Amino acid sequence: MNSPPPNVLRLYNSMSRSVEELRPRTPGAVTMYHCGPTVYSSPHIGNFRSFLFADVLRRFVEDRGYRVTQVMNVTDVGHLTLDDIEGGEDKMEAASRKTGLTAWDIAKKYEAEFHDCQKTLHVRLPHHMPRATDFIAQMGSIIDDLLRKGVAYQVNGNVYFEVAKFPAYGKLSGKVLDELEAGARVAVNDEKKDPRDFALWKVDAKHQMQWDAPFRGGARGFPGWHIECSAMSMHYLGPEIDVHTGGEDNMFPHHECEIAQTEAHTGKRFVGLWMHARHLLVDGKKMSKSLGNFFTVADVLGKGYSGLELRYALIRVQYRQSLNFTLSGLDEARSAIGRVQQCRQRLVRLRDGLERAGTADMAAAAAKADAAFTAAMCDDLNVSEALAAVFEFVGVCNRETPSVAGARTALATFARFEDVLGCFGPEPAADATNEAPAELLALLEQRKAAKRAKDWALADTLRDRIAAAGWRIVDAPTGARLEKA
RNA sequence: GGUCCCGUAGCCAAGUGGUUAGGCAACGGAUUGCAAAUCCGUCUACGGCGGUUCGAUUCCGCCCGGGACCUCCA
Repeated sequence: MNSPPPNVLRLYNSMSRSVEELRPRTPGAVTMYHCGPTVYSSPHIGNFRSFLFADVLRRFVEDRGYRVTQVMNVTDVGHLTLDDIEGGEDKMEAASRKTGLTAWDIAKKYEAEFHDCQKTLHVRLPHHMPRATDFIAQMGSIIDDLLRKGVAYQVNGNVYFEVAKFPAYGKLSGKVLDELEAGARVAVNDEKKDPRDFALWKVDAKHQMQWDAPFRGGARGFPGWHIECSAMSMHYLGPEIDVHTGGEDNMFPHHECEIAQTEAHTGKRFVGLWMHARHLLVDGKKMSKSLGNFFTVADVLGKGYSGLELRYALIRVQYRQSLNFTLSGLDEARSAIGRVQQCRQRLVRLRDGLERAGTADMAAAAAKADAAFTAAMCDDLNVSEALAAVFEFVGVCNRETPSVAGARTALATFARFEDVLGCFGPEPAADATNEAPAELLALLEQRKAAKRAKDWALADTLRDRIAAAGWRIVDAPTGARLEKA
């Protein structure tokens, strides 16, 4: 058995069910579309497992030298709930009813919250983040075309895609039409020719969000769930894109429907590589409000953890493995990040002449760490193994006394790891002492005096007071300095 | 019922037909006035039962346990 080359990016394609080399349609450039948030509630950590996976993918593809164009939609039209089929309301409408805000206000509010979370979690923003409601016209022209081609039909103003006209339906998810339990979880809809036909356009007078039909011969209503992604993807990236990602639950029916309507419309292969993130578990169970293990991003921040720590905890396991999220996992993340940053800070001190440099040029160790990191990430984004390479390098750096140039080399290596994973933070300052509040600096001086006088009790008291303020004293051979704890 | 994934040391989590992750925690030592940080060392595992093999945690079968999807869901 020959192993694949270590520096070729290989990703798991849900469509072929195998790991494939990334081969963009245009050499040197990669187009990516990500199914984004539905903005009717606060984003939770499960959502961000998926979005952070997309972010790490984008960062590593860029690291490999590709020019990436990334699109992530914002679904601000409500999705139908189960009982919607029988005349209930969708999620956006339900949120509206509960809060007294309009559906539009709800969407705006949670979209803003989503963007805040992206920032907090150090996400490199996608190039385009279009809203579904801004693409009604584009959805309309696709619906128009599908009606004209006879693969969609209209009943009482509702437009359905006729799945039977698209034989490849089910290929992505592996669902064989006959095996699907018709009506198992959805009330049978007599309008549909086939239970699996899905809505492209819906008519419901009770719905707050309404548009005049953007296609010929239609009635006032709102778009179905799937059509927005086809419209926005096509608008920004063309009829054929390289990579499309989403959570595992999107595979069926959402992506299956996207493929059907898009390919029926364009006659071309929609997506080269389908990628799906596994859902995370919380304390070993599926996250759900009824189990009390449901965390929004804000919940985690409210417990005193940083966005960086949450990011680390959410990306440290490869996207295709189920990740078990726990609060102690966040503590581990904090310690692990600290270990890396501590190491980087010493390197900065060596580089900047604040500590006596040694002779190690670090070149071989850095090259080895770089190669191991690259190989791990190329292997379908094996972040766990990539992190192992990072920490192995930390150990080497701590053991050696690098030269000034060696420190520079090592820092460049860490900068690259940070560029790809984004979970360690920026390069630390050599000495944060001067950034500390004046009163802490005064305490530090007092402690120095106490130590000179060998008044250990006073010295320890002062150290405790500084610690209580969130800083810690580092007694280095060159003198004491302050660091943020 | 159908389709699929997983079970690795105290915890999290890679990986492999025979040498060997990594992180966190714990313990011992070096260092330190005492700490913190750092270094050295200790703890060395692959759910169970069979099979294939010179050799299996790694391949095959069965069983047990956990989880996911089957039109709300990242």
